[in-house]
Amino acid sequence: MFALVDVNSFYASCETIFRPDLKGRPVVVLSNNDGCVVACNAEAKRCGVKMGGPYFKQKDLFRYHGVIAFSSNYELYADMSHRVMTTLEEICPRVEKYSIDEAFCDFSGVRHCRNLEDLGREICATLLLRTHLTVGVGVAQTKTLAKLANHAAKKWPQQTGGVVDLSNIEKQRKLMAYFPVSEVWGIGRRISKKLDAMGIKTTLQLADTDTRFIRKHFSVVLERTVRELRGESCLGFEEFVPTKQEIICSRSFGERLTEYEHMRQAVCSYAVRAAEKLRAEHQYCRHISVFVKTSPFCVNEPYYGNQAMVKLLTPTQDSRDIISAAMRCLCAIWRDGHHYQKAGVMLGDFFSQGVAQLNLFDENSPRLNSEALMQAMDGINKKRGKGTLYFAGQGIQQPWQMKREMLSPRYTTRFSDLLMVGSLANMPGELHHSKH
DNA sequence: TCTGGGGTCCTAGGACCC
DNA sequence: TCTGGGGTCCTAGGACCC
Repeated sequence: MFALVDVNSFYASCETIFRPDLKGRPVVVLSNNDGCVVACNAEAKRCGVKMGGPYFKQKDLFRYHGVIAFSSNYELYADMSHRVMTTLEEICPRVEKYSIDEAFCDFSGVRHCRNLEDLGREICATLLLRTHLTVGVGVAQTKTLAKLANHAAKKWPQQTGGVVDLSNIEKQRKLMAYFPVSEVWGIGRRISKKLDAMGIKTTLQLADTDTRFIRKHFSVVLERTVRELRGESCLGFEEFVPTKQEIICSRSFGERLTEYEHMRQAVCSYAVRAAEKLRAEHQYCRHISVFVKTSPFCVNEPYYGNQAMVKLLTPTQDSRDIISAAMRCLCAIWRDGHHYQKAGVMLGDFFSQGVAQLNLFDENSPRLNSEALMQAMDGINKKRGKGTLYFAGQGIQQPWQMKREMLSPRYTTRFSDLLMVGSLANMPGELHHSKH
């Protein structure tokens, strides 16, 4: 038995917790560069704010309804997420963090000692008390059904109190007959369209479709979804985070780039960040690739996007190797005359520490004391703050940096920002136990 | 003027092997 | 003139998730 716990409008809620003056007002959170709306509270949804829609297209609507917009404040959301997850771990023996605001809890065996719905309500109440966040809880025999139950809990918060136990088969079929296939976890735009054309419209119809038919016309992924909807668990509990297979660092620029020097700085910075993430995972990589692209929305200019990859003979974790490989890639794909909108660095083909085999023909023998140097760099940047020590290639002015014009203070993670808040009385009780 | 970032998994097709 | 069968590995692209 699985329970899916999901925070309601997570980013927007994180912002409003610390601003009691915003109670009852529509609030949204924007993506990087203040590009798209990525979260909105219930009030904002009622105003007709379009999730995922670009901010600039909705500015008039925002002005009309008095919608408050925030830039993404990832330090704050990560810290609040941590509080939610640790609270869940206190209540449930096994927790799988699925995303920043969601977790699967292992509810198997619970039914022998207590009511599933009661435990769900206890989770809601405890999280509200500790973090001032409201959550939805969905319980069922499989992850996909638990997701569906959670979906129902959010759709009817009044009637359900935010908790839906979907372990009963009749109840499952009733709910599945109501939801269209597009609402099912794992079914996106393309597949729901194709299913619709085949006459499979409700989730119940999908659950009753022959798996051989699904396998023939789709993939094993959808077959698993169908089986899960029938109560056959195909997606197991993943308590321990698997090691990453690739690392990406990419960003849109605050303004379009035309100068090679600026692009070099940006790509160099992304390479450095990607290398830091790689070392945090205790991995070495052999593939380094870079992509650049112009805006796909610009109608006056031809679109240009390209990608290049370098394969090292010997895996590395050294920022210097990764920067130099990234620069070689960039050199191969840069074309003068474009207005670049975005670039990124990708790392892949990972090896664990000590596993990597040196290559007989590699002319670049491993750098002396590379690990120690990287450790020292990471240590200084951790202790003194990000960017204390950086590579000259990253540039100093960094005119390509992204826009974050409506950023809230880092209420829970920065002492200087805490002082800016002024009144600590505004903070929910449990938050006083912040590490600072 | 202004359209996010970071991942995973699967499949098809090509290159190559014996 | 006739040109198999069975397999692996890699990559690009598509689909999905939050």
